Amino acid sequence: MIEIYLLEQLAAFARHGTLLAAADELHISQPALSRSMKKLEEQLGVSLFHRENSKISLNETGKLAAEYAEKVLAADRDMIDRVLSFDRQLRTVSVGTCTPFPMWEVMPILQERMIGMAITSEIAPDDRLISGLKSKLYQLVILHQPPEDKELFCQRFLEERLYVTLPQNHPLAKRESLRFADLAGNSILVSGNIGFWMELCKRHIAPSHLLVQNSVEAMGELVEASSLPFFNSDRMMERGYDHPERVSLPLEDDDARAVYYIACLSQDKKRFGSVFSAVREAVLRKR
Amino acid sequence: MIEIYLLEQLAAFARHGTLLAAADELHISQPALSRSMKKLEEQLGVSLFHRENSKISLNETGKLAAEYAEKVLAADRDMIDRVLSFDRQLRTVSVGTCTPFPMWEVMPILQERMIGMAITSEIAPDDRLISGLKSKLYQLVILHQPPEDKELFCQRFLEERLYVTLPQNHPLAKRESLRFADLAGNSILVSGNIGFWMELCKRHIAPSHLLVQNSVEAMGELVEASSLPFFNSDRMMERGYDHPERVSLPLEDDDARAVYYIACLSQDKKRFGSVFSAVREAVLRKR
DNA sequence: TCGGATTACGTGCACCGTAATGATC
DNA sequence: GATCATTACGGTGCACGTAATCCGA
Repeated sequence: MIEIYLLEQLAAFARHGTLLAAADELHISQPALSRSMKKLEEQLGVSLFHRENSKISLNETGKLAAEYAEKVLAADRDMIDRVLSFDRQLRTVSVGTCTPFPMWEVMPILQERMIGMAITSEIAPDDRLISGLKSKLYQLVILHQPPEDKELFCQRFLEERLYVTLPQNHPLAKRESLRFADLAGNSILVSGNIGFWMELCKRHIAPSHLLVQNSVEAMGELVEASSLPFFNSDRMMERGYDHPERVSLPLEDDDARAVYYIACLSQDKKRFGSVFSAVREAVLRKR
Repeated sequence: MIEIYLLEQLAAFARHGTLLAAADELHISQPALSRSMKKLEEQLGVSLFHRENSKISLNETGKLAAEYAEKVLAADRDMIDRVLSFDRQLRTVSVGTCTPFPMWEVMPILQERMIGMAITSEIAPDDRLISGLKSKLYQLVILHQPPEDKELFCQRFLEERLYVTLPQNHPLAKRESLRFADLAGNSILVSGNIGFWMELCKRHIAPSHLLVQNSVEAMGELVEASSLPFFNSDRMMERGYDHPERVSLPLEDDDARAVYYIACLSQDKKRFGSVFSAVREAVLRKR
């Protein structure tokens, strides 16, 4: 069998056309490369080069060999990539969530209970979360509908309620609470990347009045600089996104209230047992 | 990059399940293999084995690695195969011929003019010969029809005429010559592997009367032991397949006479120049 | 006690770099 | 003389084998 380092050297020579340039790239001396190419020919038992005094170049066989050398090298690199990524997957908990807030609660729990594991999270719609769980793209998902699938283990998590934050002098600021319908005709700011909430907002607010801000900085500046109302939530406000100089009113519509569920594959229930019990405690603390 | 010898060792371990058995197959010692597997894990930076005292086995990552190792090894072997076979092709003149006789003339010419080259020959129908020439399966072909293709260089070669050899007491033995029609009702022997002649014989002789002998020995024995007529040719007889105690009569039908043509790709004309001139001389000598 | 893995240790080969040589422009 | 390949020579790392050790059936 031909060793990889010989094929790497052949491939480098094929790219550069001279032993000197290839040796330079490979960080070895020309003599070393010259010997390697001889060795390669010897091991294959065929001639790969035209040699005329101080000029060397690939012959037809050599060109073919270089072509196939690339394939072997690609296979070798592919093996390394696949093994490394598989191994990393084993050391990673991937969490899919329908909206960011529950992740804020889950992240510290995972960091504490899944020691040594990397944790990644991603926002996606509920259906993508469930299919991702089954295809093992995610090991845990946070939904806003309890799944009916028997292959999944599911546990109720926290609740969240949508608010609207308004300047104190806004016509609606005197109210106790609001409904989406009350907002008609008002432009209103909303953060991008809020998962399923975005779909909900789009259902209730006309597109021309819904000012989506994908950058957190832009959102912050607009809130400060303008007197526009913006969407908020009880959980956001808990986390410091309250604005004492403004008025925050809860939305009374049913679908402005979400209950979150955390789920895994039934086969992983044991693995995440301590996570689920920590989640239960967190729910009790919030009451 | 991971070297091939490490992947071979991993693959051998994956096949055998113990270091001892794998080391045995690889003709190395267990310690050497044990160290190699450690080295492999170290180079990849991941764990590939469950180790419990005097028991070692692949973990999930290891199984995946072994699977991909096989692919790399296959790519490596494939490279060697392709290069070797390409190289051998460069050192081989493949001749395709429509029937064996012309090859007898061409073979000594090629052996003399294409020094150091291996020579292979194969019998095939004219259309396959021409497509084989274009696909470089053959470098030279011998046809019995001059091709009209401009990409081919073609030169007239020898002629051959079909004969029938009969016992002296055969009813037809008194004739000066024959036509296929005269043979009606007679069983007649014919060698297999005579290329296009076989198609011709089948056109003129009823299947039940055409006794095809694929083995040269069987043909020889049947000729000796029976008084059956058999197909022969002027060129065969020149070569010692004459039977002095029997009568050989030429067939007068037009298609019992063949003119051979030798052809190559136009781009190869120079390469085979000396072969074509030797062929011209051979034709002149035969007149 | 045996099968099987690992550790310890010494050795030789194979690959490497430096220097010199050869060859062409 | 500059560029580039090859030959010569000496050094060293590393993969190997042998021997010893460890561990479980």
